[in-house]
Amino acid sequence: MTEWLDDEEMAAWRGLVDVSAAVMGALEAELIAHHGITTGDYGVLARLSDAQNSRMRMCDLASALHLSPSGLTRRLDGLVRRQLVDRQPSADDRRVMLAVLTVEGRTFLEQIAPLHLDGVRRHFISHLSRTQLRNLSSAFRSIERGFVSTDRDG
Amino acid sequence: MTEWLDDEEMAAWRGLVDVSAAVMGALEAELIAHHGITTGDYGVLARLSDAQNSRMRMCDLASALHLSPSGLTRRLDGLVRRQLVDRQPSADDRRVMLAVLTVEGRTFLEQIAPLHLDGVRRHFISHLSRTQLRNLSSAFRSIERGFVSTDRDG
DNA sequence: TGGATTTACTTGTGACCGCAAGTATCTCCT
DNA sequence: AGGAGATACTTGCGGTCACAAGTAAATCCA
Repeated sequence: MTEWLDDEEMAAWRGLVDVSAAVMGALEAELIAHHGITTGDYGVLARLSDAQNSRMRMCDLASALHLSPSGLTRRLDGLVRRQLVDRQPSADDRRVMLAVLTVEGRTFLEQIAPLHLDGVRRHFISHLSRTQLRNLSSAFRSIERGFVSTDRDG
Repeated sequence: MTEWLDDEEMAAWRGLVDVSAAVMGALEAELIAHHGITTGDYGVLARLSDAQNSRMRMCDLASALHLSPSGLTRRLDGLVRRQLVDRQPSADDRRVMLAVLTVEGRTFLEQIAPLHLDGVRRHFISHLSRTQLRNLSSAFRSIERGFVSTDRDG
């Protein structure tokens, strides 16, 4: 059916797997150690802070974070308990719950975001030249573009 | 402390996160749908088949797979129950358990490996030119090299 | 030699996540 | 209008994982 992967292909594939695991793992560990928050929770806060009015529909937030609906519900439970996020029913659509960043949530995020970004730099960006950075983005864009069209079958 | 990420940096970073999630997710889904096996289990079988005598010490296998010792113990439980892997105490060091690929395990792996590789091609490699592939590998190598030296502190 | 330390693995426990099912609401179609 | 189906969220449940503690064995060292 298919031939094996050659050296360059295998290096790229293993690189993706190992690098993403290593970088994400390091960021997760730092975030927990320094601020007692997981990257999952951080991701919620960061997304909400980028959103219009610091609020998003649960379903949009879930898909933005690669999370299942139930996963997001429970993740939000923790953030709500810590008063970093608020739940608000939507006026437009009463099925919808909005996740809203609280003032405390925004303050907290603003405190930790610089350290997180610093981690992204230290573990990822700082090891790449400008050219490598551009090449990487372009390669990722190619893959993402290919992904939507190859979603079912290829 | 740190300035924000510029567009190229952000594109590379989000690309890594999104592409690895999307590709791994697609491979996981295909492997489960077509062969009823998770990528975690597949990874164990694949590693063992590459190893000398189709066997590895638990601790080496765990670190190769980015898995904690307890995680590997339980993952192996399932594979042993399905007769794909065997546990053997090491003669050299009686603390050590060896995970050994069984004949059934090898047969099974040989059946599914082509499909898995096909998935890697379809979702990842096929979207990249040779040049992009080389650039990607080189970028990943840079990051991995930087990682060992920046392991603690930077 | 023999006790202290390190290493390898397993088990107890708790966190997280996805799927499936349940409820509420909206939308579409006749 | 109103019923069928789609959509949004939550809850029950099972699977997976990591951390901590426990056990066994090897290594170090005085």
